[in-house]
Amino acid sequence: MKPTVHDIAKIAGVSLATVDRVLNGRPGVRSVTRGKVEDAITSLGYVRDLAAANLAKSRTYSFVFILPANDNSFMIGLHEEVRGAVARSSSERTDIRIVDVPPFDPGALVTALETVLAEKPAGVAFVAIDAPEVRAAARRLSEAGIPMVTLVSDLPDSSRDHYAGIDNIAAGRTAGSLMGRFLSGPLMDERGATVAVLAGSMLVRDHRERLEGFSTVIAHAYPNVHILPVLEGRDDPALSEAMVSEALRRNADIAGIYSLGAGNRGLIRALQKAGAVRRPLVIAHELTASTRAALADGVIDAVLNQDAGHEVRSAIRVLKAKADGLPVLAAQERIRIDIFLKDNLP
Amino acid sequence: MKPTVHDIAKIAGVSLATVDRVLNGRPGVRSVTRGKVEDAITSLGYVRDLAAANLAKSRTYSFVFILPANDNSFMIGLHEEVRGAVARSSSERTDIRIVDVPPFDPGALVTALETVLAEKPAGVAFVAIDAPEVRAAARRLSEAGIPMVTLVSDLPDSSRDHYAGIDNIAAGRTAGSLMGRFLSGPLMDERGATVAVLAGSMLVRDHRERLEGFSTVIAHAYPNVHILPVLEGRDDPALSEAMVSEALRRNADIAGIYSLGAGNRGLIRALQKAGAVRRPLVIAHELTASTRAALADGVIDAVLNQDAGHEVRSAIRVLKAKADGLPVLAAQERIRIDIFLKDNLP
DNA sequence: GAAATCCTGAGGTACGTAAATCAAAATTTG
DNA sequence: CAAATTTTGATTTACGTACCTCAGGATTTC
Repeated sequence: MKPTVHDIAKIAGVSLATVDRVLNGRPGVRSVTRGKVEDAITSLGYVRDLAAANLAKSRTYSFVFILPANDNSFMIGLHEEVRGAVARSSSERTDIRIVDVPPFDPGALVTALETVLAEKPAGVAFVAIDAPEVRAAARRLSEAGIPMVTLVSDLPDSSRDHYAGIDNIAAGRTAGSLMGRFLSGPLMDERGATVAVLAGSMLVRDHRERLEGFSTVIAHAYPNVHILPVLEGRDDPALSEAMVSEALRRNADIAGIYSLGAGNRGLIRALQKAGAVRRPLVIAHELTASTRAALADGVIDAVLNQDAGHEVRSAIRVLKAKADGLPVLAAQERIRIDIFLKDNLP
Repeated sequence: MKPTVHDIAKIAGVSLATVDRVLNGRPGVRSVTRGKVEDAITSLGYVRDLAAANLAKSRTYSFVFILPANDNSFMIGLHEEVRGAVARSSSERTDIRIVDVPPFDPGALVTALETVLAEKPAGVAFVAIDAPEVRAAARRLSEAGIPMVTLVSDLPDSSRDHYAGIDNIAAGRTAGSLMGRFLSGPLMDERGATVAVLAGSMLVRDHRERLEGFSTVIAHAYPNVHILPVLEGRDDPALSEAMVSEALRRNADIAGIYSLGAGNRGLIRALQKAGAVRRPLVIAHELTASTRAALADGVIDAVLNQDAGHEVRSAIRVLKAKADGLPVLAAQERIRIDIFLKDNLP
């Protein structure tokens, strides 16, 4: 039988009230008495029954998710997953609120964080923008004792408690490795191959990191693959399409394209317009309706994906654990880089 | 505020006892009254507070995991993960027991299932062997109302409630696709390429399915890749090593090896002995200490992996949900095929 | 040594549900 | 219509913890 507070009281020879005072750090206990109680706790191996405690407190974890109001499929999917969590929240003793902020806007994010700080929620998850003022705002939240998880995009070396997202350098390396291997052979002659990279913006950390990983692997392992200057399509379909079309026109020898941002709709349109004759090898990020279709059709060769649902659920689990001062199961919370070929589409 | 049983009683104009009778399907309620209560329940959108209910019942979910006493790294890892779950079980209101059975032995598995049936646990997870007698035993458990999850290896078209494992046909297809793509080029001349397949046993369903997926993709998409007759190493290091060494000796032109079973230690030794001159492209299953090292060293090119920890945790979540008659979040419980290159090793 | 402060015990209520008892009311049966 | 039966209400206890009050004992302070 699991030990309860009553057992502690009996063993320590004190009253229930005193046990309660010790357990919940309330004042009014002499250190000798506190010692007796603590000994009883450890000797019994007592662990507080969280479910009962939460019931008694009639506690609900109030979490805030700050999400950029981006209109690409991935962010829309992320929103959806958070809304799904909101729907399930009543049965999970959570009360999740979504705060939308304009994308790529550090100032707006800081304002949102400040507003959230005033409400003192039980935890905050946000898609970070790597800027000093954001870091400072995060520190203020941390000092206020509010657990904090970065989502999708990290804020390294900051006061955040956890990052629920993929390792973007590893993702870039993986893309580079796949690109190098897939290109070696039919698409590459003795002079090497040319690869184009389509990004959203080099101001965003994840994009920078992916490019960094990609370039490193290509430079070291596939030296005869040549990377063209990065196309920054700002994750905008029309702009991305124009840039890719233009690049394909100007460089007849493009053998591969790495799309590391969210501009895939434009990319796919450009590729379709270019026709079947010019079929470069394409590696993209994020499995959405359009990339999935393109993968099935053979327009895209591989998709690296992060599962937004997993990220959201992981963020919630971690925030709960942090709010309760519990340890986090690292292996469970590591967000993996999914590699999809058309053969393992779920 | 979330509605409680008291609210239902008030709205329906009945007593708490009657609400309890309706909620828990106890007898002694006229259908008119039952109707009033049910109306109140739906109109209030009442959902039973599981935590409170479990507290009141002082309920613990008793689960049994039946695992083969196999000595390969994957099964050892699986055992470890279940033991980890056992360690956490007290705080999760679960009481997990592990039953070891001899591997590849349908009779022993059936006996174990029968024994478990007698104890009437709240749920059972087991690594299935695809045999009629196992199917029959599973049916008896199902008829006794015991939730059942197959782990790692499935028992399709049976009475099991859920399968916590990967789609092995898709895994085989993915391996085939990677093999075909990686081979096309430097390792393949106009006459095509030869590929060897190392399996544990063709009697095991997962191995059959992986081979099926692999062969299908190779046949359709890479017709000039030729697959040698399957080597059945029975997941035994020494035997696997001997078979691979022998195959490499006899077929000087082996360009690729697909290891779809658990005989990787032997495979790696054979490859190391063959030396750096003969470096076939190698794709293996399950990320273990040895495959991880081989991947880092470039002896293995890609590893397909199923995360045992995820499988165990998923099985427990599903068993809990089934025991409570709750729906399962399919997206959360889908076990994914991880693809590891040396660039995305965790 | 009295007054003030600090510690501790005893007891209760609450959280939302389960489960039981017993009496009263309603309904059916003969 | 009375007796037997079924249905319902009222009330209680329990699960394990949190949190509150109040009284009285133990210490400290002046």
